[in-house]
Amino acid sequence: MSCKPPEEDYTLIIAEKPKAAKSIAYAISVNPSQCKYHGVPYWMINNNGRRIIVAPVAGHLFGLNTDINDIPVFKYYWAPRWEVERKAYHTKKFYNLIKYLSRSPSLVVNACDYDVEGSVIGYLVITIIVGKKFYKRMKFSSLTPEELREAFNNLQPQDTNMVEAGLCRHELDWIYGINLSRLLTKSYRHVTSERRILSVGRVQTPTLIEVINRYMEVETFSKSPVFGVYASISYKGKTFTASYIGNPIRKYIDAKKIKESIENASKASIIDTKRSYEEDPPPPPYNLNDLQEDAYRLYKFSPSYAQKLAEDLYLDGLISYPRTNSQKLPPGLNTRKILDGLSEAGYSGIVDVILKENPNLVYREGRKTDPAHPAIYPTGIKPRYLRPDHKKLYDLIARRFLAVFLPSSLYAKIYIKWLAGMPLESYLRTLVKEGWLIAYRAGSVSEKEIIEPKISDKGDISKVVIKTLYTDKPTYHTKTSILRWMENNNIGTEATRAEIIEILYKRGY
DNA sequence: GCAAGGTC
Repeated sequence: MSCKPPEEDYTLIIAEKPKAAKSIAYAISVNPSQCKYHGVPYWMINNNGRRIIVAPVAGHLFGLNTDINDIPVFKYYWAPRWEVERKAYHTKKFYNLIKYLSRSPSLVVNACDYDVEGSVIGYLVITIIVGKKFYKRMKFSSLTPEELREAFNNLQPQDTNMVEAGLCRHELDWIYGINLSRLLTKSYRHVTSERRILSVGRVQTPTLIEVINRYMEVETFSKSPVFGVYASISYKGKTFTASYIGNPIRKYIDAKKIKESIENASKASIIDTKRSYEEDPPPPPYNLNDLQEDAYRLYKFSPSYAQKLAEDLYLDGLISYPRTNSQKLPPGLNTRKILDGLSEAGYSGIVDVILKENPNLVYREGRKTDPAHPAIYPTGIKPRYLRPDHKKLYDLIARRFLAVFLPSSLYAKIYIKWLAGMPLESYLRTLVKEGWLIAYRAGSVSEKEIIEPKISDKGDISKVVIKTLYTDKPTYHTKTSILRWMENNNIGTEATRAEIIEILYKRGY
């Protein structure tokens, strides 16, 4: 089939990104032809004589712009981003592709993600570049062939309300942000004679306020000490830390009396003991936030750096789309094929255990969802060469994916109540079955040998100490804790949070 | 250049 767009009478489907365009093309046709225009792929389909073109954009091709340099500014217009934004030159080839394919479609379909931003992205492209006022909307929430086919066979009317909501969001954020940023920058310069860009925005400013509030809390925190008495007790060749049952103690003098009374007892006898078991199910598949948290905790990668690494892995085809809030794998995912791939990529030991213990490949999912994308998972393609940091992140994603197929880990919890002049207690948590921990460990686990204490057995008291405890001091925010706060408070979106935190740093606040 | 939001 020729890659040249027909002269007339064809359907033009606009997708939000190349990957989505490809999925749509393959869902509605068994043999779409892939074409290229200045490096950008698009797909031509002949459906019983009906010609269809599926073409991608790359997110927003248009942005709000103004020619006024002063404040206030209320005159603005939509401009192609490649013309006005230095960092957006790559959008030009997508702009030109749509222009090239817009000769005379008889039907235009907005097949961007079915959310407010997708509605705006498609609306601007169709009304400005294609030059059509009327179009249809494809409604789908995942890129599975069945759902895309269903969506294509049931095209929805124009999504006017979502478009209006989106345009309104863009304009309000712009008017508020640009005007107040300019005002603040000007005022600062007026007062200090210093040229420095300051900014204000719907997302960044509340976030900054939270950071400052926390800072003030930490700085003005006054500690009030309380005391705890602890004894080291040896029993069956092990040393237990036992805590006085009445901890914390308000007065030092009382703590001292309790300490002496324990020291005067020659032995500690066991007066009660309990054992219980606790199952710990595997963690859910990664969403971006959970991945950023682990990457920070384990490798001290900042959220934006971890996101960049993940985006590189995605572009290399090694992992699924990372900008997601979902903790659910896509239905119909070929998990067996991915596990086989991971087996080739150095995880064969873990994969073998999974295939043996869980042949039906039942997996755990989390609660969080995302309308546009599933959780992050490895594609099963074997990485050729990865730089050290990319490798670390890939390893995390691969292991977390493997973990969801493994059984819960099991802990024995042992409680011992001692009497040594005063009542004391010890808690022990011991790993007895590794389960998913063979694949993925994001923290340390105690693997002490399990013991069986007996009532009226005695232990030797080796050391008694008084520790000064303080009521919990709040801690300063870190990039990760700000990110978590933003997510919990529904501020910003998956794709932009890390970047907005970087803006706060860049401004030097 | 200043926002927030998509995606390469």
